[in-house]
Amino acid sequence: MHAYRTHTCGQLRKSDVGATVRLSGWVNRRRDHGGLIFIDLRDHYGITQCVIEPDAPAFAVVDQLRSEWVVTFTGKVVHRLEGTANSDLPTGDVELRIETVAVQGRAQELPLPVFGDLDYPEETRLTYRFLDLRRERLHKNIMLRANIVTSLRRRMIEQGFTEFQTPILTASSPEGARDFLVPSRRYPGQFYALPQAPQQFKQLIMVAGFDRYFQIAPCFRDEDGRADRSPGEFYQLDLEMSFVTQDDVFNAVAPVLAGVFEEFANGKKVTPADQFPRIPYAEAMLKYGTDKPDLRNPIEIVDVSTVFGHADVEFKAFKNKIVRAIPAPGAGPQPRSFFDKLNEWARGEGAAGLGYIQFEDEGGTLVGKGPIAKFIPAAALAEMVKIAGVKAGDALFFSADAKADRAANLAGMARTRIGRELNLIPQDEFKFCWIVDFPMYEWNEEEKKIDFSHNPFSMPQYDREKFLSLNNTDAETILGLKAYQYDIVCNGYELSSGAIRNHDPDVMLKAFEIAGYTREETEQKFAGMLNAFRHGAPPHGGTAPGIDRIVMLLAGEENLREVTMFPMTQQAQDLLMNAPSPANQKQLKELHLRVIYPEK
RNA sequence: GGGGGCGUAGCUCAGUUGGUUAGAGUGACGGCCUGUCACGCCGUAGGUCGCGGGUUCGAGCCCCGUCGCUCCCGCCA
Repeated sequence: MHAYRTHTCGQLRKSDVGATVRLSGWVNRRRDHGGLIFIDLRDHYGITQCVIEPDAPAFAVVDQLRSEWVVTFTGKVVHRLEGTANSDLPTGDVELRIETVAVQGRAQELPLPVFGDLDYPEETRLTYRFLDLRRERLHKNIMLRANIVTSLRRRMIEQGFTEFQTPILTASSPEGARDFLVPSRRYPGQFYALPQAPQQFKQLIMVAGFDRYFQIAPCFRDEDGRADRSPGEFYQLDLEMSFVTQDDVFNAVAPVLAGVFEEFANGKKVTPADQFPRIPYAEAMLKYGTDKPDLRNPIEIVDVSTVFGHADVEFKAFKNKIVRAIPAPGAGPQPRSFFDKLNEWARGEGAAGLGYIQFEDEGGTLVGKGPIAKFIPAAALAEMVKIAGVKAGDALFFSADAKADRAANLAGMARTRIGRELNLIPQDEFKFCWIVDFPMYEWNEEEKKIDFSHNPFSMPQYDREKFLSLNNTDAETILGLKAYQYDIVCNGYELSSGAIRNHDPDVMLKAFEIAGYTREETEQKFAGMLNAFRHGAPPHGGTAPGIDRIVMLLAGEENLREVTMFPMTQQAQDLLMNAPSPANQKQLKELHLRVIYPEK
């Protein structure tokens, strides 16, 4: 007989009755009846009830077992007594009658109970992650993650992609997030950088002629955490394809994502792969006030600036402003506090407030109510009703600002909030869309210069010769340029970002020049890539869905830590392994480093 | 870097207007119990109320500072 087990704890059935078996696992729970002890033994596969009576030789040892001790039981599988079967357990028809016991590992009193599904403080959960991972919720999530990754790999390989590894120690690249640096021992004062993404490598793989690449790629960015953004590191399904148009990338990626969602969504509705709406960036900003709209929310924002511009509309606060209206279907009868709360929230966000009109039916005509309704004559009101598509019983909120992006932004946040408050967001759906036609550049107000608004490696949607002859006095043209740059969004989360790449060295130099990099700087920073592009580069493009967020959505979690095996805190510390930690003098010396602590 | 929330027994929490010895459940320990599966019953131990300072006759509670976790803003090509 095997030293530890003949079966797992999820395996025994009626058909095993009579067999002598051996099980190993953790003591999930013990029920001591004095004359009779039940032990629920748990392993990765399940739970089996084990039982012992006082006259058994092993009784004295079993009597001492406590929660989370690791033990091996040997004994006979028996039917449970009439009426004592447990239909909640797959093994619930039988139990193991303990004949011998071996203690493999004792456990101290637990800082975090494994049994039960209460919530515990993050600090405890992270410090004792190995205990938390034993618990059902996390154990299940991590297995889900593994299965999703396996499915993604299979789907990619079936589509003719090949998985390649790329370096972890590489060079820092300009733009983007703060890098993690690794000091070089052999080259004093020089540093490797951990890749923010294998962006340049995957493009080089295309130049090298491998045609279709993918990788479950670790990415490192020294940025602060959020619920949907781990500090430090995360994983992407990184992919790149040669000789493709934007449509080819869409047709390759959508089935993988829709497929994996259908496979793991547990019956929730998923947008079919060939039906992801394509929403231009500008339209998304107008209708949803964000470039990552939650399409489950039926509310669509409209622009009503012109209505408030009419001479007979005397609401001064909205004059000469961009005014966006957010319809709130059915919100009309809500109590005053509903509107006050939203207004308060908007002020908290730095806005002047969130004006509103409630619509009521008065003898067959639609009339506006509320603090600002009296400033709007009937004709203007009717115009607004038509634009916004509201009816009696609805309300309309207003977000106004001199700057369009700020008005859009607040409207977007209000849309989300109103949708939630009014319960307009169905919970049993995954709604995908493509956001396309991102601007190539944006104006950096702080530094008064033109910046890349997204990935600097994207191909501009513009005639090559005209692009090369642009100069910085054409600011308006430049800021109006779109790129072959696209995102995949699902339920309000940005799942993926990608582009058709710029594989033309002259266009690339020009693109960086517009963003303020001299040709020399670009030549130096991207020597490898530019050099490669000068030796026969295929047109190529790709994208990189975030694995962590995909798993989070499919697990129904709202925090990445729930789907990450060993996460860091929001302050980027690993409480289990104690990272980061100081380097010793010898290490520092080898690396030619001296630490200068910040002044307090 | 900034703003909000939280911090009381191993764990989850309660704790009134500032008022005597800070409570409950659970876990731990001991006793009883032969069919439980959140077993039950009895008992015992367990507290730097995150930490430091202040106000007060008196602080878990009020004030100031600080630390930790978290959510958000900044940041995230």
